[in-house]
Amino acid sequence: MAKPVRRPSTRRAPPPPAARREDDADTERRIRDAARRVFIRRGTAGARMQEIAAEANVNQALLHYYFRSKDALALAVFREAAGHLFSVLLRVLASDRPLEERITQCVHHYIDTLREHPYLPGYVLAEITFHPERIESIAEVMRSPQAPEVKSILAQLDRDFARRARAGEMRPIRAEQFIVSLASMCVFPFAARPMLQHVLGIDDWDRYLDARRRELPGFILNALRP
Amino acid sequence: MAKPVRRPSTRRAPPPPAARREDDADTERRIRDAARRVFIRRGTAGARMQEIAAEANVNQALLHYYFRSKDALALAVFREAAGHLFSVLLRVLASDRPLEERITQCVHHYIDTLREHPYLPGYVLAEITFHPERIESIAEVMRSPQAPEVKSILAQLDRDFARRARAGEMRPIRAEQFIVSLASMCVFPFAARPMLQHVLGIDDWDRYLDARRRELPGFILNALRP
DNA sequence: ATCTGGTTTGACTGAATGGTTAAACCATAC
DNA sequence: GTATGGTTTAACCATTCAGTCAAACCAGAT
Repeated sequence: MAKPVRRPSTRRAPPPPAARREDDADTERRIRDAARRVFIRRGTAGARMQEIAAEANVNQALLHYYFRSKDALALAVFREAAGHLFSVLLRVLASDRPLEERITQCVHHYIDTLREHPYLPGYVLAEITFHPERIESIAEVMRSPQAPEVKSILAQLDRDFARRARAGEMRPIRAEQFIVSLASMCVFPFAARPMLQHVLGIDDWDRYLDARRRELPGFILNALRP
Repeated sequence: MAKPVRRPSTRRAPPPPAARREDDADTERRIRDAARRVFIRRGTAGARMQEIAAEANVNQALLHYYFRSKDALALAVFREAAGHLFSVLLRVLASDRPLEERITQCVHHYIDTLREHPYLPGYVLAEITFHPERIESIAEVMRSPQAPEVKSILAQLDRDFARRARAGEMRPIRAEQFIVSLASMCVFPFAARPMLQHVLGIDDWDRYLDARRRELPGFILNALRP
């Protein structure tokens, strides 16, 4: 009836500082990393606890010792991944550089980061689609990076846009529309890569990304002209 | 050793025309439709044959009778879905209307179609990410809608762009970059919807889509100005 | 009425999967 | 050394799942 009490309620009270260290913290990290790789490769539902254990070089029971269940492990990995994906956008957009520079930086940061984690977008989008309830739990992750709260960034950007539009320097546009377009053009190509390559016949993906990185900022800035 | 021969090699030779009809063709379609709904809801790996059978109101063994295996069923569903997602783009882009109109139509068609199938993008992107090998098999689907072969549309568009760029009517851009941007801005928001709504605080998604449908064409056309 | 052959089903199976447990392990504290 | 308590493991378990099979079903042909 009552919860399966096995472990200290929250999970593993911090043992005498001398006790853990290296080995222990290392194990948890190793499991996390292995889980991230496997979840990204197979998807949450397609991943097998055994495969994660093998990839982390530990016994399968250890996964349940550190994380309660597959679902809990999946959630932990998702939070990290989703946070990672969004922090890029927010950190750059919140800076105090001129708009043109922020946009260019945003594109560059996204393409550079995603080049190193090309399957991240596909994984996160799949997770969003099949487990939207997980999103509730990333509020904290969203607040942690020094970014001053999404809402305020958005409002600031909206004011910026409105002011410049009134001054005739810019085409009027809502921040919520612009940000989505910006993120779309940076992130989507990574998630859809195999299909785009196949259908559009893009043989050299690296060159394609180079070109995109070079030309996308100009394209976007041009779209904002009055 | 040899293949499990159970059924007529390819699958069910067309029985005497009188025999099938309605009931039979209907069953296959019913299974397909149920499978599509379940796969889109749970993802390929997360879907259970039993759930599909229940949703189609048939015995689970029938799924294996009509489609050999879960994998084969998943492939059939994916082909349909991916074809559906791409035919929108190609059919409109291949028309002989002026460029401005084609782009506007593209945005409208995409948003209107995806509004009716909001989870399609998430499903297809997940499938692409975790089963890229499935893409090989959609070549035929891609050719069938009267669209005159993707390659030629792309080439045509590239010539168009180049000509107008030389005439100073347009900013030079490669078709392969433009099409990806266009598709990104239309499709991505649907795949990322729950996250976008949550992070950007978009409460009324319908209104948001209305605004996007209205403003995106202008945004894109503006980006193409010289 | 009976036969025929595709269709549909209930019952079953073997393998895989997430999760559990009790014992072994091992660094530190005494 | 020995006791302590967190960590790690091998073995195990109950369940779920894709896939199979033989029998039942049922329309049309004879």
